[in-house]
Amino acid sequence: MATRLSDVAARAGVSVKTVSNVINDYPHITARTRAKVEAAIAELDYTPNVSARSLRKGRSDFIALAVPEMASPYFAELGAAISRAAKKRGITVLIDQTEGEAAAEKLVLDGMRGQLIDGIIFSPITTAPARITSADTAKPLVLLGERHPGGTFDHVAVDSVQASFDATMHLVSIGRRRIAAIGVGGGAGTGSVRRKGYRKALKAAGLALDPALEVGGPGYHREDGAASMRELLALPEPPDAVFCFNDLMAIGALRALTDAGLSAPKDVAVIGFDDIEDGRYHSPSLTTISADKEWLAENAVALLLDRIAGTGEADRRDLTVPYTLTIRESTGG
Amino acid sequence: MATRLSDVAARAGVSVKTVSNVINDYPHITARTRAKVEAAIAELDYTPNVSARSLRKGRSDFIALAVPEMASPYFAELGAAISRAAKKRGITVLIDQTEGEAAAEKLVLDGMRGQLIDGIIFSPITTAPARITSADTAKPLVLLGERHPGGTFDHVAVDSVQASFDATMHLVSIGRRRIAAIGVGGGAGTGSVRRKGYRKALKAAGLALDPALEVGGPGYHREDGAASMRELLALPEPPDAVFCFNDLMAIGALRALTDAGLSAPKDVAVIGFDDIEDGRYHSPSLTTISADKEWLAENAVALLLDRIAGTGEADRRDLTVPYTLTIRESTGG
DNA sequence: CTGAAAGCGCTTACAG
DNA sequence: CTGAAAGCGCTTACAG
Repeated sequence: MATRLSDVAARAGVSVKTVSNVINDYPHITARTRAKVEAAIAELDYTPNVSARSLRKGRSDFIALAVPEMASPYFAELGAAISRAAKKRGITVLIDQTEGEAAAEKLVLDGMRGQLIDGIIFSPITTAPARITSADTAKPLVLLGERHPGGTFDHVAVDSVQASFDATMHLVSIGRRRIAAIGVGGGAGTGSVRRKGYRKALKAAGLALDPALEVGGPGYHREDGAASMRELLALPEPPDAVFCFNDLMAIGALRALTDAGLSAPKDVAVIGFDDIEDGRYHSPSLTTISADKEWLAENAVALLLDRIAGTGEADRRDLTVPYTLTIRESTGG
Repeated sequence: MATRLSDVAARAGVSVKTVSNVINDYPHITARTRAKVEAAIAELDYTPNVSARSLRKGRSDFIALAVPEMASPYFAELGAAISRAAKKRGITVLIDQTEGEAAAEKLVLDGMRGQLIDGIIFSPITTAPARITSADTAKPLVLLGERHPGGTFDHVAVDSVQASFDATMHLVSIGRRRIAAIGVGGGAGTGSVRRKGYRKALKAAGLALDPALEVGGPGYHREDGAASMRELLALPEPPDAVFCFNDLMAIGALRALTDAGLSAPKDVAVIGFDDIEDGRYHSPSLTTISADKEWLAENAVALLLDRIAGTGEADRRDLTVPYTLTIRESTGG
C-alpha cells in the first residue's frame, strides 16, 4: 500500500526515472534493467498511484459514460459493451446515472468529477443535443443518440429515420393497414425523429396519417408502453399493428395485449427498437430494429480517445451505426 | 479549467486555507467570509481537482462495485440502487465488470485501480467467498451474495436457504409433487446453498429427492434455463413444477415451455429468484423471491463507509436482506 | 542511458 | 480566524 515508486527504485538499484520509464514503456531501456525493475515491482507488489499520476500528467485514463439509467436494459447492455471496449485500451469507464435530470446532465457537461475524467460519452435525455455546444464543456465529448443538425460534437447514432421507416414498412409488408406509433413524445428528440420515419413510411405506402394513432411519451418504460397500448385498444377503431420506439415499451405493449385477451401478431402486430436481450425470450418473441451495440461501443470509445489524444480530425464526426431488422414472432416471423 | 484554489483565494481576498475551509465545511468561518468565497467560486466556476485532493488526503470518495456482468438485469438494478445510495452520501461508484474471470476478481481483491478507490463492494462468482481473507486486500471490502461461514469480511445477503425453502414450499402448497430445481451447479456457492433450501422443503413435505430433477449450472442466463427446462421435459417423468435459482433462468424456462407447446402454471409451475423488473411483464408473469434491493444497497454502502471511516464495529458483520415471496401467474397466482 | 529537482493542486500541521 | 510552507506520489524537463 505504502509502496512508492522510490521504493521500487531503491530495491532495483536504479533511479525513479528509470522505474517510471519501465512502467510507461519508454524506449532506451536495456532488457536487463527492465527485468530488474519488473522483478522489484513484483516483489514489492507495487501499483502506481493513479491520483498522483493523474495530477501530474493531467490525464487519468478514466472516461465517463453518462446515461439516463443504467438499470434500463438498453443502457445496461450498452454500458457493458463500452466498458469492454475501453478496457481493451487500458481505459476505465465511470458510469454516471443522470436519471434524466437536467441538473445532473448539466453537471456532466460542466466536466464533472473534478477534472478526473479525460472525456465523456453522453446519452442525453433532457438536454436537447442541439443546445449542447462546446462552450458548455471543457472535456472532449461524444454524443450518443439522435443526431441533430447544427450540433458541435462528435456523434455516434443509428439513422433513426431510416430505421423507423424500415420498421414501419415491415408492418405494411405483412399486410397491416392501421399502424400506430408508441413513443412519439419521447425525450431528447427520439420521439420526433422516429415519428418522421414512421410517417414517411405511411406516406410511401399510401396510408393516411391518423393523429389518434400517435401516442406515448415522454416515459419510455414498460409501463408506458402498456398504458399506450391500452389507450390504443380503447379507440373506436384500434390499430392492427404498432411500432414501439423502443423494446421496453414494446414489451409493455405485448403485456397489455395479453391482458386484454388479445395476441400478437394475430390481433395486433408489434415491433420494437433496440434489440434488448429480453425481447428474444418473450412470448411472442419481439421483432425489432437491431443496432450493432458492439460497433457503437467500439467507435464511440475510439472517437473519444482520438479527441483526448488530440489526433482526431478537425471536423466534427458523425458515425452511423449499422442496424438490421430482426423479424421474430410478434410480427409473425 | 485551470482555475485553482489559489485563484479563488486571490479573487476573494483570503488565504487558500480559508477557501479550503469553506469547501470542506470546516467551522470558524464567518458568514461574511463564506459568502465572499462562495461568490468567488461561482464567478470563476471553480471545481476542486479530485486527483490532488485524493493524493493529499488519501481518500477519494470513490468506491468500486465489482459484479460479474453489469448487463445482467439483477446486477444492473443492483448497480443502479448502489449508485443512488452512494450518491446520497457524496460517494461515486465505479462499476467493474469481472465477467466472472478469476484474474479480474483477483485484481479486485488486490485493491485495483491504483489506490484511487476507498473500498469495494464485491459480488464474487469465481472466487469462493470462503477463500477470500483480509490478507488479500488492502481496502475495506463488503461481500454480496451467499454467506459463508468462516469468511472474514462484512457480508450482506439474503438468507438463501430459507428463501429457497419458502419458494419450494409454495410449489408444494399449490399441489405440486414432482418439483425440479434449475441451477444447482451455480457459481460461488449459490447453487449449493439454494439446493439446500430446496431439499429441506421436499423433505418437510414428505417428497422424495430425485437426482434427475436437479439440473443446471454453472451458467445462470436465460439460455441456460431454457436448456435445463428442455432437459427436464425430455425426462420419462417430467416435473410438474420448477424452482429456478434466478429469474433469468426462469424466463428461459418459460420460453422453453412455450416452445414445447406447454404452459405455466398448467403443465409446469415456475418460480424464480431475484424479482427482476422484466419478470412482471412476461406472459405468464413470474412468481419469484423478491429481495429488497434498496435495502441491500443502502446497507452495503453504509457498512462500507463505516469501515472506511474506521467507525465500523470491530467484528465482522452479517446483514440479512429482507425478502418476500411474490406470487404471480407462473404459479397460478 | 541515469540522477536531482521542480511542480501538478490540493490539505494540514504550525505559527501567528 | 489567517498565512506561509511542507508534502501526498508521480512525471518530466534539465544536466550529465
